[in-house]
Amino acid sequence: MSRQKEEFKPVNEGKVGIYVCGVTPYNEPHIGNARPFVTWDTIRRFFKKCGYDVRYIQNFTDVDDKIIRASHEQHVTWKDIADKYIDAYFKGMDALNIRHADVYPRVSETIPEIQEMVAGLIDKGYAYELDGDVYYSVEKFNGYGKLSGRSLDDMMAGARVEVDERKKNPMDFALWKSAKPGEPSWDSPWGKGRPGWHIECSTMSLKYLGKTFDFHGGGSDLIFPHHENEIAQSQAYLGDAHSFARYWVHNGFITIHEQKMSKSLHNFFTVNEILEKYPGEVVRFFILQTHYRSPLDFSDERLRDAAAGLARLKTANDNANELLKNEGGEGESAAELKKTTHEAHEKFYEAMADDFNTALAISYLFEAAKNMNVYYNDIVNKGAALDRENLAAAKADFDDMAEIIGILEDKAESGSSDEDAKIDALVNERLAARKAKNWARADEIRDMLKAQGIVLEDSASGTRWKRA
RNA sequence: GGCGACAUAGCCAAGUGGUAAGGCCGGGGUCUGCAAAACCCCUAUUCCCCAGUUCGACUCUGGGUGUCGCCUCCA
Repeated sequence: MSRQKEEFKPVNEGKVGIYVCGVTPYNEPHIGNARPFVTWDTIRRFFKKCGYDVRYIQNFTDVDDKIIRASHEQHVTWKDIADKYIDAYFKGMDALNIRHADVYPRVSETIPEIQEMVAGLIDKGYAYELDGDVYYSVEKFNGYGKLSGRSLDDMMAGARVEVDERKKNPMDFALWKSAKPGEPSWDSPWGKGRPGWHIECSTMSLKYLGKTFDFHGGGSDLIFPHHENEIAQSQAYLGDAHSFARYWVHNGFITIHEQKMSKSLHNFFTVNEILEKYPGEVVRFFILQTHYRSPLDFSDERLRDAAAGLARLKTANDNANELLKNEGGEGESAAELKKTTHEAHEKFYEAMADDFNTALAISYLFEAAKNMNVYYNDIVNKGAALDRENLAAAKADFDDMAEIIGILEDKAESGSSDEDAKIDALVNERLAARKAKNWARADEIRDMLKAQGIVLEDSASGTRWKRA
């Protein structure tokens, strides 16, 4: 609220309440929409690791002009549209390894509470009715503009919106809209109608998180007017200037050629489109390599760069897992590895604690990966016995960091075991050929597998393969 | 027009009043039958420009330039 970084003090000791503005499901989510959800999923994982009891709420605005328009165009109900794109939302977000919220409230399921709040605002004199519409009177709320750093006078000076002359102030916004034919509507004290855009978040956060909660998030484009209006509604309704969200986290935009990706500019890639070309893990990693507040320019080239970096982390992960399959013994000590990895782990947590600096945090993941690789080479090349206990400790720290970033989680490998068996057979045949120094045959097999997207890696302890 | 953010190597990107993390790409090397992977070394005397504050600024202040965003639906 101060528009600066602040130290975090939870409303309730040991607990964190988070409300993030979700999507309006009227078409496919694009990668820019997904950024806040990746960010918040990571923040949420971090708080959990720090021992907080996290409650995460994310709404679906399923009653909205754009949904209604889409339903008319496609000759289906508004509910069909909402359900369809909520499914699309989950499909994309699941691929990005985003854990589900504790509750996904929908506007259509929160109508009574919304009406209660609207009525309360009228009672308190903050809102007025006009022919079945209800407007919020911004002049009545003297903190208006605090979040976005602008005053009503500034806004008046710069106003370039057509004004509904009936409103008391041009900036007044709708809490309740009277129904037009063919629109979803609910009975209310002001006649048939539906909620305005901002009221649902005020109502839902109150319903699921209480009067005051810790974090509120969303894209920067929601700061004004959406979040400004939420504050006005909630604080006026509760009669408490300290209620509602304590800390605000707003994501920078994802851009294309330095231009904001947006549905109205039609310069977007949907999440599901991108997932056809890159694994969700890569997309997630790409997003987290930049601080959440900074703009992030999207391009194939940058996604490829991210993929290359992630591949190195993956190799380190695989290397360590491979070693850990073996028995321990008297050998190359991993005490130093355990120590440096633990230090990296601590710095990782410090970085996350300082405004969720995932970009800095990831650098420590690379540091840990490098150290594990050095140890791996020592063991594999020298054939020394393994200090399993210390390696396992280092790997546990590494895994902990990777889990917060949300990458390298073991998933069932794609590809049938049948196919795997064939590959194994070829690899073994090649191994025999190499023993016999039949390099021609060995290389032939390697090339053949490469054509199938299988990459071989030889080491002193054998050959392993992976899908490129 | 009003309000605001940002400007760091070939690309991406952290960062601090005391002398520039990390990633990608590129070059050289170690290992390897050759590869691949991994590791090692090299790659910004410098952080948009100009003034100022300071023992000292990329980091603070003022001015300029540029880019982007919000003010209308938008994550």
